[in-house]
Amino acid sequence: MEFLKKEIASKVEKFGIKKDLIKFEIPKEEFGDLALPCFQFSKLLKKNPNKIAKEISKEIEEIESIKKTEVVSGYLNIFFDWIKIAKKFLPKIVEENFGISQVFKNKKIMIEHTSVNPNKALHIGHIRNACLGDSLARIFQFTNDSLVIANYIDDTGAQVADIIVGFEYLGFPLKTNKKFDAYCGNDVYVKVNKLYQENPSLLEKRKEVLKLIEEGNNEIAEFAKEIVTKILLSQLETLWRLKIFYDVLNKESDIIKQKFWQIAVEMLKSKNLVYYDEQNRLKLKLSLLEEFKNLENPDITLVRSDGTTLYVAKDIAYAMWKHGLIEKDFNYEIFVKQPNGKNLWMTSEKGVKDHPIFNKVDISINVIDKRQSYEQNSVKAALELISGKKIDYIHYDYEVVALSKESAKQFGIESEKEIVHMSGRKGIFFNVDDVLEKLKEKAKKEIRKRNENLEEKEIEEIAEKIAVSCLRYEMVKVSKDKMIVFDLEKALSLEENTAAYLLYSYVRANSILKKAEKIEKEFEIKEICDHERMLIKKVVEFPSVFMRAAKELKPHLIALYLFDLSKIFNKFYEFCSVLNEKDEEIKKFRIYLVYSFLKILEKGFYVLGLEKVERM
RNA sequence: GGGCCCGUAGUUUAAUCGGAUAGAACGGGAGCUUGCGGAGCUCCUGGUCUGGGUUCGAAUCCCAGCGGGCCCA
Repeated sequence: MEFLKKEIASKVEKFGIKKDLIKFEIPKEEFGDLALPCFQFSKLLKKNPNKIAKEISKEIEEIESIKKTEVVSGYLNIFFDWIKIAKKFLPKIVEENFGISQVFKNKKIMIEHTSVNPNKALHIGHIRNACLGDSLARIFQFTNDSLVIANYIDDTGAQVADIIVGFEYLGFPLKTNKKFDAYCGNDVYVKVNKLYQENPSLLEKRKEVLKLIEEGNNEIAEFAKEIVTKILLSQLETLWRLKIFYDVLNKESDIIKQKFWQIAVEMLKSKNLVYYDEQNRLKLKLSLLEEFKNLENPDITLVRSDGTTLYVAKDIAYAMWKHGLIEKDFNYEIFVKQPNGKNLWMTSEKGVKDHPIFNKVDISINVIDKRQSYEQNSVKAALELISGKKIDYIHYDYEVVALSKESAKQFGIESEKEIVHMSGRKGIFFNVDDVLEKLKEKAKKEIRKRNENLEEKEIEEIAEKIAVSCLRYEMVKVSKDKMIVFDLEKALSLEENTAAYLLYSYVRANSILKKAEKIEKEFEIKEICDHERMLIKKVVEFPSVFMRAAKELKPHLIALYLFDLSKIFNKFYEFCSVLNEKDEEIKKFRIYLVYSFLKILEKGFYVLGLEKVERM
């Protein structure tokens, strides 16, 4: 109800109160629809808050959509006229972009997420990253901001080398019945790591392979490229299943080939921002910055004494590319066409002439888990040192997903602690595909119970949608700063505060609308009940919740909103009959209310990547 | 040794960046169907880690401690 807030605020300003002092709250039901605490004003105007509230209330009551006001212990409580609001705003709220505007005006954003090593299948930890990143991406698609969605592929790392060692030297067959990423990650990678422990001399092999991959132009490098591509496609299959898509895949091998790091280090040297310490390590002078000054070891190592560069060094060079701080660009080619119809580009050695400009962004949102805060802070600081200005390099840090100790038992881990961290190397993780399949089986059972004459194919489709929606919802419904302790048993629940609950209310609403002869936006009603009022109130709240989620990068606010909204709808459904209502005007109104609920739910579903179903 | 994050019912969590009686879900207990789909609805149960400070007012901000997680050296 932003427009109403603005109107009220302008009336309050007449009293000589500055805009930023006027902060509204949404109070509890019985206190009204909007509240204005007047304590702050009392200092300014040297009057008691109640008196001020009284004076303001007289002004405000003249506004059309306001029914009445009350002054209670320093608060001005405002009650809206919900019938007027419903008539006026329900038809607007269903429009595509009502109340939605760009968040970063005239700025280009890059969101980078997922970034899983291409040597294994995605597990539930990776998917938190992808779901958060994709929800953010969808939010900015919805606001029509200028957006590039990237996924970073570390195709030259030790984890890839491990797989190659397995295939080349340890006799693992290339052929498998399993999904290729799962085969490589669950079988080859885990076993190779076990063999390293039994026979440490194998680590020499890995070193060799790693070197060959970095150098390129040899058989091993070519073979690695092939395997990486195969795994990548296999991973993308899972991501696409979850309706997660990208614009461009940036490969580490191309960062190396384009010599981004060499360019970056020259810049750093010329600006006198690096030095060699007594152990001959190249260090970045973060101590020049206020926020690093007082740390124990503020300067961060970029190159070890043996000449190998650290990850953070590559990250800095890569981030410089993102923000257009180095001139050079990658070459690109189209990797594959995605199921959403959009091309997925990929950095490459040669590339094609015509490609979109992916970099030179004003804001980069880098979805990377919290453990990397130190490096990410250093990257941001480095960018600011080099450019001499503030850079909107955002480390979108989120807490990891761990396993409950019960779930960890499946992997033979007996822990005294409540949580067990996942480990790709040790094989302690749940693959996303496996979890989805389990969810799907559960959903299928439930669907069969309720729909006797539904064809198996249809059941399959619906169950897939439920599984995908449930997983995505689980990953974004809690604040990113809280660790998710994953428990397989609990995750398979399909009851309240899961996506199934949201889908169910969608089905109910949809079913009403299918049976209604027509949906009209004109209606004449004299009164509404509490359930109707609460539903109107929640429905029209969508734009402000959405915009807040967008500005604060908090997709979980949308998840919570959708849950609340559905809950209110289910209550309305319980107490207010729509199709059986005798009064024609009330019936028309209720049908339209259900319709606007459905439209808002659809918007929310889109933004969180949840799939709607007609039956379940 | 230095730094970061988290701490809210038995469990998982919310709280519009300092506001009114801390809101949900799960679990536990009791109910609701001649009704648009019961994956639903109603009622009951129970909570801000501890101790100080800041102020009209603190889960929220500051200080100290405790517990959990992580990172750097």
